[in-house]
Amino acid sequence: MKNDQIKDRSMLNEIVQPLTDWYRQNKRILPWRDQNNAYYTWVSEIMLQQTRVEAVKPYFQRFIGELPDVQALAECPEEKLMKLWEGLGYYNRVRNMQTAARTVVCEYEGVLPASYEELLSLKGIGNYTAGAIASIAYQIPVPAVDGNVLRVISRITEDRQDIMKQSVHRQIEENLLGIMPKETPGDFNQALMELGAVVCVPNGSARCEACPVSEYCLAYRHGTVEELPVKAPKKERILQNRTVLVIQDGEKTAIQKRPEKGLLAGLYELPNLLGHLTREEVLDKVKNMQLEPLYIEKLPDAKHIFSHIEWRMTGYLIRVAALDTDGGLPFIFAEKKQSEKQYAIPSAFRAYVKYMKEESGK
DNA sequence: AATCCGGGGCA
DNA sequence: TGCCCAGGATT
Repeated sequence: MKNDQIKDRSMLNEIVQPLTDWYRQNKRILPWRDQNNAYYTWVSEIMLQQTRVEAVKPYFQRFIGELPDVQALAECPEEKLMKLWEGLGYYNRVRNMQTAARTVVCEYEGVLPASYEELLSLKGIGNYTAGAIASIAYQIPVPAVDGNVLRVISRITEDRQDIMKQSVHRQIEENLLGIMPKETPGDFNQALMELGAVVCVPNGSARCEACPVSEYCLAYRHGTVEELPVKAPKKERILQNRTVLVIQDGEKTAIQKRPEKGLLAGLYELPNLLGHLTREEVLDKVKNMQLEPLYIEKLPDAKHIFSHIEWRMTGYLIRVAALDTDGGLPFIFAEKKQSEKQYAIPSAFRAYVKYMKEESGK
């Protein structure tokens, strides 16, 4: 073991008890902390990936209400599952979780395995989540290193290495593994995360005066808290122009299923095309779809920002002649209310979904 | 090791 | 606007 690694470990060893004590006094009341249930821990940890606590709360309650155990999750129809996740983002999280749930039903009799390695082998459960479930639900002394923990540890040890690097992440995991308390690993892991979420926060607002371990923190001692953690600059977002079509046939509006892979995989959307199209180009496209346009109206522009792409959208409202029922079109024609109930449409389309036709006579 | 995958809240 | 969030899979 390297010299500074030994130093880091002995320093981190000092914080275990005071931090755990602090957590027990100050932890937030959260729905998934009500009872010790490995399934609840699992669902909450998956939802909390790259997602704030406040955003997760209502989704968690609804999810476990509809799908109270692993069995129910394993058997849930795809569309219902996506509706339960609609708006949370990173939709593969829930698909992977269902795949894992089926594995758990088949191979573990519906009970999440109480071992770090077996948890890690499940779809959608990586280093962090395996550590979180193992330590919180089963009191197994393994670390759970998320963005909070990386920030907290880099400050306490005043580590100026790039925390985005795998090597740094691995080193922090090893150091924490060496100091995990055998009795209460779950509380200690949650204490690190809670500290990062509530006290040792990013972007120039760390509340060091409220920190239970500031006396052990090198960055605090040296006044370098706001310089840490060090992160590599991120890539620029790609801009994409799109034209969104609100195609109405009497009472109904066309929606379609997105491809099973890639961005917003398998969700539903309003028909849309790459580029900003003119009225004439849109009419051409609509005719090519075997539809007969009767009326067209320009809709306002809108923008949606994903983590790596930015859509700059323009839109058209188009009324078309009633169709023969079969036709072989790629579209589903749905009323707004029905589509909202049945189909998961990502919020990227929010600005145009509101032009879908409401049910008549109301 | 780098890239993809959402959406929202906040300064 | 940019940053960050209880990350993981894929290439």
